[in-house]
Amino acid sequence: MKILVADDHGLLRDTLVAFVASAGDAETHTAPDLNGALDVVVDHGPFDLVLLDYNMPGMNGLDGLEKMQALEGAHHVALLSGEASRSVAEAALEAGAAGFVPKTLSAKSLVNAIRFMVSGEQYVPVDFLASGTERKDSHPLARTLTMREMQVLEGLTEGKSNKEIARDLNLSEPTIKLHVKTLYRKVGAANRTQAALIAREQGLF
Amino acid sequence: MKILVADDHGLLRDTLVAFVASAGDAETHTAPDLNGALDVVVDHGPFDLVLLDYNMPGMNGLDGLEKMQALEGAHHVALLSGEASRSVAEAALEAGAAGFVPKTLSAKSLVNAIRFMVSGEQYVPVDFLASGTERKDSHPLARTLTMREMQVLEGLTEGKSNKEIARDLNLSEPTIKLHVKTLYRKVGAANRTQAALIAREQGLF
DNA sequence: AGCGCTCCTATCCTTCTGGATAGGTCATTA
DNA sequence: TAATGACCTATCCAGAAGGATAGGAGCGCT
Repeated sequence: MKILVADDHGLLRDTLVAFVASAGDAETHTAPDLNGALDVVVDHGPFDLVLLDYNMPGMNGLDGLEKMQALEGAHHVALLSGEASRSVAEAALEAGAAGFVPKTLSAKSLVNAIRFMVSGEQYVPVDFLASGTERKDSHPLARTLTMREMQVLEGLTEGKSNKEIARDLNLSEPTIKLHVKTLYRKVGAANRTQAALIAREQGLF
Repeated sequence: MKILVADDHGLLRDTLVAFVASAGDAETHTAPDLNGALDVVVDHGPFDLVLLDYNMPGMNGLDGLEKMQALEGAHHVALLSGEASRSVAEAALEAGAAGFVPKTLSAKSLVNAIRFMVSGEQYVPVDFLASGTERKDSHPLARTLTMREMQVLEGLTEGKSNKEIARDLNLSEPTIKLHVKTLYRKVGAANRTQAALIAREQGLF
């Protein structure tokens, strides 16, 4: 079994490799970014499984996934991600990814997932599908916000004015201002710029 | 040597513990969030070193660091972070953190850093301090901005008002407004929120 | 029915933003 | 010396943002 772990966090890379190695008969390679990963596959391939960090230099969303899949030496390609975004996971699986692995997973479960994916199955953690209706439930910040407030916050993270957000959501401007205000209290922001930055830092949108 | 690793990414937690355990004589505990970490320290303390993930539920910026430092059982508290933000690192160290550990660090370096911090030193990766002054010269966006505009832009990325920025830089508010306006033209922003988001996306500050 | 919650709308008012314009210093350079 | 460019200050003004407050519709729960 030959797998490649590509992640810009050396800490995760090194420890993960050590763990996988101690857990079974795997030959493991690593890379710190997408280009490095592509090179490794070309030079040392083929690999049974390639794990790509979603937030790694060069990835550019799902572009990186597709580039890797285009190579001969990558039999199965899965995504690894820090924040559990349901929409990204769905898009990845639809694009033919072997799986979507949130970093909140335990190391033991990951080893099982790796075996699963190497044998050709598609892996998604169960509590991911179960949350079906609300993809953002998993997020600490998102839990305290109502649906409308989330929609307004999304507008803020795009640098829109209250008027623009009102138009987008088919609401009146005063309504948006209300949501904006209550939303500030909940996330601890003093103005719209801080709210947008906080949302981005938390990995929302 | 007794250390606590608090991170919401089970994957990192598990593998890191396994690695540290295999590398030396450390007793390691873990927690998935800040409250869990506080409980562990109270119940199983004291710890020689506590590693807190900056983007973990309950952290709320540096509040979590201070809460942990307030406990008797946490001798040294360090921050662990995925994105290497210089300003956060500085603020953390100023608040008395034992260190700032980016996840891009290698596992081997981390083990060394842990020993270093346990013996009472403050740890920061070297390429972190060096990058401060020069990093911004090389940046595409930064080249077109004057020094003042950069300082003002930095204020924007912290969600400050013009008045606050003026106070920080010992300038008058109208002057800030001028820089803000010209800065919008240069980076292609329609308002301060967009300017802040663009700067962050470009990796500035 | 009554209660509590979320959501939508509205008005009043103060402060902040953003744009336009104008005039000043200072250092560098032709 | 004159010109240029970066930087600081200022005033005017329209519009946006933000806070306070209040009322009403819809929904689930007791």
